[in-house]
Amino acid sequence: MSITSDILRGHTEAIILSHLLETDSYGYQINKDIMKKTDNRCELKEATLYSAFRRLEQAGYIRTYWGDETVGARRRYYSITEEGRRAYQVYRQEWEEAKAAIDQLLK
Amino acid sequence: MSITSDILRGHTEAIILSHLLETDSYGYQINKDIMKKTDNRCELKEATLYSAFRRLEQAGYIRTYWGDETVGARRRYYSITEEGRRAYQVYRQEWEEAKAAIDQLLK
DNA sequence: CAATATACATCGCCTGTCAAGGTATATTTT
DNA sequence: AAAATATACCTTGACAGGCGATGTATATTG
Repeated sequence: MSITSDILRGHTEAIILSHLLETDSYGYQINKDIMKKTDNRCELKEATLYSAFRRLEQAGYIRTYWGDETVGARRRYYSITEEGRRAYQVYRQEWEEAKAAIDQLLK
Repeated sequence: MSITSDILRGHTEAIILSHLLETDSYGYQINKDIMKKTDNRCELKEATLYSAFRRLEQAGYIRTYWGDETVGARRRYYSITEEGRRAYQVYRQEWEEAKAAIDQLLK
């Protein structure tokens, strides 16, 4: 069973930031990695992913640059900023609290 | 810090069903109880709550009846159905899976 | 007697998701 | 060589859930 978008909603940005904490990456790859990490249970649809990138960039949480691929399709890489790292910590904290609260409510 | 509605989204119906598993209740009370259970960290706004009630009723997960208050404002009570109990179990299962997946992604 | 609490309900906006569509390059299959 | 698939990017418009604002009515409290 895969996780509904309504449940994932609100975590999209944190998920992306978390991934960029490890290494710079690009859309297609991030998408694949997220699916792999969760045995295909989580999938961020492309449109969702790209609109999240826009928001994150607008917020100053990520920066973007074009890769220097000589073969294959061009890649737009994303890298997390200092502000992004701080924002991630807040997301993490929020997740811990939300988890506890929902656990409490669904007991 | 209170939990954002985007994180709560997708759990609203499960939270309500969970509450009705304990006892029949009415909107205002359910709202208060949810806040109390989570030290005011989760609040379902009235409009959110009532629209969730509509969906749950439509889905056949809850039934509704008017209380027989002789004093005070009238109360519309909600009670969970057998189908609702089954739906709740599915929500619970989904929550466990989502929790694991998000934990994995935010590691 | 004004304010606050209890209790229900609706309207319309906002925001994140995503189906559908598009572009371009490289590889694999038929 | 042509078709199919995979890699990689992006946009548009519709949809659904949350919720601010607003309205109704009754009871209590200062």
